[in-house]
Amino acid sequence: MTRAPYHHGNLREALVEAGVEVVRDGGPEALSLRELARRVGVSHAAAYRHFADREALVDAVAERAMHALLAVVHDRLAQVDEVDPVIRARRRLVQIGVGYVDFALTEPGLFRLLFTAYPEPPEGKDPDGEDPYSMLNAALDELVAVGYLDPRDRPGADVTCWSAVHGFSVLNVEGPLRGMAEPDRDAALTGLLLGIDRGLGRRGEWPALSR
Amino acid sequence: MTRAPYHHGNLREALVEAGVEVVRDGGPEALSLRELARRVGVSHAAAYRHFADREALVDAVAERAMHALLAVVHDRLAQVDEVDPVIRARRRLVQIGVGYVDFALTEPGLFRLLFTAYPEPPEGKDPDGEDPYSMLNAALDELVAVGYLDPRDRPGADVTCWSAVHGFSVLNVEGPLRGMAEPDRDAALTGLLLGIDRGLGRRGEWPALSR
DNA sequence: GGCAGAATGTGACCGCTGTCAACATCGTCT
DNA sequence: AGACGATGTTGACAGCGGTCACATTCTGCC
Repeated sequence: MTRAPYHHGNLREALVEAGVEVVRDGGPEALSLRELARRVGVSHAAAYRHFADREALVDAVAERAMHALLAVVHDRLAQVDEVDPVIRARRRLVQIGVGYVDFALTEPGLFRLLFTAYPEPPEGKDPDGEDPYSMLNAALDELVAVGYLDPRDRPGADVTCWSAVHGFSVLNVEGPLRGMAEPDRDAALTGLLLGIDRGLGRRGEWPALSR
Repeated sequence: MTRAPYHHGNLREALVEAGVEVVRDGGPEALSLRELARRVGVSHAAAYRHFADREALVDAVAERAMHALLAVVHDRLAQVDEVDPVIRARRRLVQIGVGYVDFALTEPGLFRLLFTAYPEPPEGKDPDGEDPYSMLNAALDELVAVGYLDPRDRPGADVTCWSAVHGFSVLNVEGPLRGMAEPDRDAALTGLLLGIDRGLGRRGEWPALSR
């Protein structure tokens, strides 16, 4: 029978996975080097063979969280089967927002970690070329291409959209709006997203989106 | 000559003030019970005569931060001297946003503390009747009263506005958008606020705000 | 096959933190 | 005067991140 070997074999990976688990229920503040080492069944100093410091470990876990967020947004985006190019582009933008908020609400711990990993923000640095911010920008470019968004309004539109959706998420996850009843929250989110959609369109030239 | 007396005399107050100072340059994570006791020149356990635990102290400091935010927003609001009722109402809404973001950028430590004081959010619970959220709601009601905002769009408008402005603040203070050049940031904020203004108005019935 | 050296894990230690309990001092009320 | 409650002190504890010297195991080279 094989007793616990001296060398773990895959410690780095195991630590990060444990980290994801811990952050999931407990949030970023529950992420302790020693706690993870304990879970993995290894001495706390062993972690330092794989991470320079706690921060590095947090970053690694944040990267996982980032990919999870990406997956959710990507999935929502793929569900848009509208054919009319204008409606399609608008729907895609809305779905990015829905996915983003959905991730924040269903994985509050991971979401909070994403924006707590302080020194270097994980957002928008994914070398795979695909990250939420790029997807947002692509969606906005598409809106310009199909003629819905005035090119003069294009600069800054990304920040506006991101701010609104991110703010909504934060306020609902860790802010004063948490504890909001789900129907109210859904209604508020719909209002927010349709408000953005309306705010982006050339003034009054387009019919409202039905949701 | 009076040597340091055994009893401080005003410890609670002194601790909170030191707390504000510490959070100002150092953020919420620099807020340590022992550090504050050291600053005030008192033993580390003395704080427990005035605060149940660290959390209580943080809440007290957060309350100060809340009042500071309030003051900034209030000030901005008072600067609107427009007479045309519609323009005035729209300008007032914009100024709430400007003040909110201004506070976040000039006092990032205090701002972050406000939304880090986890268990009980300080926002919207001020018994003085005046808090940023109430002011926002009043401004929106005014927009309805003057006929700019469709009453059917009123529900949810508060959350939308707050989300956008708060999200912008968070992304710029502790998120991926920090380090943005100031002119770009200003432009983005203007775009955001005018976008909100536009999104709220009955479709295409009103001319754009000049800023 | 065997051995040197690199990788990896351990245990002891440091200073920091929040928290608590026992004790000291002071102001105040009877 | 004396007692009592409020306030501050001292010393302890456990948990944290971080570093060190040391132990163990794996790997590549002869």
